[in-house]
Amino acid sequence: MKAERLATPKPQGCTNLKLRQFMRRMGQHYDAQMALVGLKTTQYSLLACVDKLGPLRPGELAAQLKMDASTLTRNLKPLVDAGWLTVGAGSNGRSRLVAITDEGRAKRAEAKRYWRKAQDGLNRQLGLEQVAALHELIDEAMRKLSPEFTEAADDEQSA
Amino acid sequence: MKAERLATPKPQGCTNLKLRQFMRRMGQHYDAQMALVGLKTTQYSLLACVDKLGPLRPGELAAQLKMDASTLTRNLKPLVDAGWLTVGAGSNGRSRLVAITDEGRAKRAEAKRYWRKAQDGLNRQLGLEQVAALHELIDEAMRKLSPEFTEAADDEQSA
DNA sequence: TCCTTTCAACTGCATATACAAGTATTGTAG
DNA sequence: CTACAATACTTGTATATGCAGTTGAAAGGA
Repeated sequence: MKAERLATPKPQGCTNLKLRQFMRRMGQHYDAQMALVGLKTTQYSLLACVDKLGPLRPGELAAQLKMDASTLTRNLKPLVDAGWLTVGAGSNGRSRLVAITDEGRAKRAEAKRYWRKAQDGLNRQLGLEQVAALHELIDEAMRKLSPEFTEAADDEQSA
Repeated sequence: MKAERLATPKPQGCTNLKLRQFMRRMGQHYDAQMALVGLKTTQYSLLACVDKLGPLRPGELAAQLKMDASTLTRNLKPLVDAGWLTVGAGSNGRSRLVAITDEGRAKRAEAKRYWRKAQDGLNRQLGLEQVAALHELIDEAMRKLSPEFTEAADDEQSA
C-alpha cells in the first residue's frame, strides 16, 4: 500500500451517533429561538412548507419533508388545534388538503425573524464556509441515499 | 461586489431542517440493520457505550452521549427490562451505577457485526472521503457549538 | 353489480427527546 | 442538630418518529 494517500483513512466512530448528537445540539440552538414565539423548530418547518407550497395533500407534504405520512398526521394536530393550519376534504373521498390560515401566515411571518436569528447565529458560530460545506455534503449524501440509488447499492451489498 | 470570491455564498435553506431530514434517512439505514437483531440504533449506542466505558453513573453516561439525563433514564428502561443492562445503587444514596450484563455483552457483540455492515454500506454509498469529511465537519462544529463557546458567541450576538 | 385490488390517510404501539418540576440524599452553615 | 442549599436522578407533560395494521374510498375486472 502506498503511503502518500492517507489523507482520508477509514472513518472512525459511528456516523449515525455523531449525527444524532450533532442534531440534538443543533435542534436546541434553533428551538431556543423558536421558543420565543411558542413554536418548535419542526412546527415552524411544517408551517413554512405549507405556506410556500400552498394547499397540498398530506402525502405530498410528507414526501416534501421526507417524513413518514403517519408522523405528519400527528405533527399536524397541534398546528391545527392552534388554528394555523386546516386539514379539509380533498378532490376525492380518500384525499385531503392541508392549507394555512391567515393566523398561520401571520405566525409564520413572526417566527421567520427568529428563525433568521438562529440561522445567522449558526452561520457566525460555525462560519459561512463550514455551513455551506455542510449543506453541500448533506445534499450530495441525500442524493446518494435516495431510494432508487439505495436499492441498487443494496443489491450490490447483499451479493 | 467582486465576482471572484463567490465560492461560498450565504447558505440557502435551513440547516436544521436539512440535518433533520438527513438524520431520518441515516437512522433508517442503520435501523434496518439493527432491526435484524431486535435493536434500535440508539439502543446499540447505549449498549456499546456502557460496554466500553464500564460501569458508570447515569449523569456521566448522559454527558458522554450528549443527551439529557431524563432522556437517558427512559432510554435505559427497555434495555434493563431485556436484561442487558442493570441500574444499581452507586457509592452514595443519590448516585447510581449503570452496568452491562453478560447477556448485554453478548448482544452487543452480535449487534456489532450488523452495525459494521451498516457503517460499511454507508462508506460505500457515500464514499470514504465524504464520510470522513462529514465526521470532521461535525467534530469541528460540535466544538464550536459547545456550551462555553456558545455562551461567548451569544454575548456577542445579543450586543 | 359485486368482488377484489389498490391507495390515501389514520391509529396502535414503542421509542426518542427535552424542559420543568418533583424527590431523595448529601453537604454545609448556624 | 436543624435549616438551607446543592446534587443526582426520576416523573410529568408534550412533541417527534416510524413500522405495522386498520379504515374508508376509488378503480378495475368478471
